[in-house]
Amino acid sequence: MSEVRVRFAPSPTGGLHIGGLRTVLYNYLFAKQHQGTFVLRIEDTDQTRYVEGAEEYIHKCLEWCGLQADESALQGGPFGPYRQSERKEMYRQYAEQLVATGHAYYAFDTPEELMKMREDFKTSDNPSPQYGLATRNRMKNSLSLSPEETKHLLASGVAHVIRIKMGNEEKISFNDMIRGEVHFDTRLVDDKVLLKADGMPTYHLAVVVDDYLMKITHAFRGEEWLPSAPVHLLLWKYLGWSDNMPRYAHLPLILGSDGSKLSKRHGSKYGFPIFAMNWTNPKTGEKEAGFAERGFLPAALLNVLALLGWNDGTEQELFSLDELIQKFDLSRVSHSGAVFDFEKAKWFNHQYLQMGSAAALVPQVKPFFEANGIIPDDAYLSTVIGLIRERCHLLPDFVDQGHFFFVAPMEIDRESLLKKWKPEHARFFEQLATHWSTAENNGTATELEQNFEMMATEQGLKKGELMLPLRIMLVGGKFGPGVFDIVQTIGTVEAANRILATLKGL
RNA sequence: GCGGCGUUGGUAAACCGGUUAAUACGCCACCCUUUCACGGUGGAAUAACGGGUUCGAUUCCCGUACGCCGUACCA
Repeated sequence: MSEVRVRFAPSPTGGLHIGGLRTVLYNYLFAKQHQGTFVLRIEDTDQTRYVEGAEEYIHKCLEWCGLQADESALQGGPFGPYRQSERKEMYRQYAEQLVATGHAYYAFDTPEELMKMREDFKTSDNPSPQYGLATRNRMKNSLSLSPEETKHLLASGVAHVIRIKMGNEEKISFNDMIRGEVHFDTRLVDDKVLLKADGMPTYHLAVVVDDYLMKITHAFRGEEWLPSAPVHLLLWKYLGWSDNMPRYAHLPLILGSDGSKLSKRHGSKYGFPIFAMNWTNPKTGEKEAGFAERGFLPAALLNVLALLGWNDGTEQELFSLDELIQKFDLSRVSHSGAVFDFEKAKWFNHQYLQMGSAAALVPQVKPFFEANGIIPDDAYLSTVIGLIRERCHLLPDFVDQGHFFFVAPMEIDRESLLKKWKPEHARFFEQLATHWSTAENNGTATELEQNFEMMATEQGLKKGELMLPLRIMLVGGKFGPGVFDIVQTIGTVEAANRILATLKGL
């Protein structure tokens, strides 16, 4: 029995979206469940698409949500390097080996010639002709050229690629861990480029070689890879590594509200973030919003993602990471794509905001106050959090719901106040303010409330008709926790000041 | 076009041949609360279509339709 080894293999071309994050999660859960190893491999074989900072960004995201890799370019490991660009020299020999065994060939076609071929062979019946069984003999490659010509071209250093020669085995199949048996007709698959003219491997070669060299036992990837699975299957076979081939699991896609695959580009079109963390494209300067900055707790986001495509068959919806590790089961992963529901995600975050102590939330909440120019005291913030957490869904909600605990409201809802206002209220509130302006009169919420009610009765007023005006004077509007909890928290002196200030402006 | 994969309320989904087809989010109403929330109760809302197989299909099989993904010297 061999050790379980899985890998997440992103290309550093942009932000990490929630589809990728979920792939990370499933990898992680599976690895931990089997006491295995989670490898992070950077697939940066396309030098033209390299984006500055993207790799660091990916690490930052994994760190934020606590899904650290066991082996990666950052921390190293026994199977490094973990960046494909640094493994460049390893790939050529395998490509050459495939040529030598007749499973691949050199192709000298220029990009222009390829374009011309696609143009020439294009028909309404076949809008995208392939470089493959039907066309390879009419192209410029070591199959159509004489050995001498090929040798000559190679010797003269003409740019060339190596392509896989798809076989005639017709049917090929494999057992996907999620979908079961999947069949392909190899004659319908094109001769994919394995080694590019710049000497870099394409994804197809690199993924197979590296999965082999890194002893990957289970390969999880998005469903968009299913159509190229036959190429990979054949590569494993042609390279003579069939016995070591990992088990594949093609994950269902996460869809946008329009039902199509989440695009790295149009993040903003959904009206909610699709990236784990804020991402700015260094080339274009375009900014994309992230879940972290939007105010999600990592545990909540992970929970959402875990359930998008998987459930344990019970009605349980809230799972800790440890529980997920224990209960995650690939055979219960659904086969169809799932639309991401931001409202439901907010609900999950709300649930997580209610868990644990208020004090534990302080480090999460504090930065959002600071961003609004409020530097809160930890202990005070903690009691505020306890008072308002149940009406918060996202972290910034704490500022909306709690700013008045720190600063007097800039504006008050006069309309609502006046609606409940009677001339005799003024005298009452003046008296109340005088009473409260002494710190000694502070007390618990219940004490304050009893006292308040007494004063009201003395003046022939009902407590009820005074509550809303008082609230509005203290917080500025019709929202917030119990009025006397607020008074107790901000103190009677501050409350008195706010009453007086409002009275003055009435 | 071809290939692959899908199709249970608006969304996520349970059920793996026999159910009044769960549940959660969202939505609506009511209760609680002289605020806003939380909570509680109730409600509207679903098996794409057509054939089989079967005593019996949402469940199994085959078509059709629709959707998505792929069809690059991108991953």
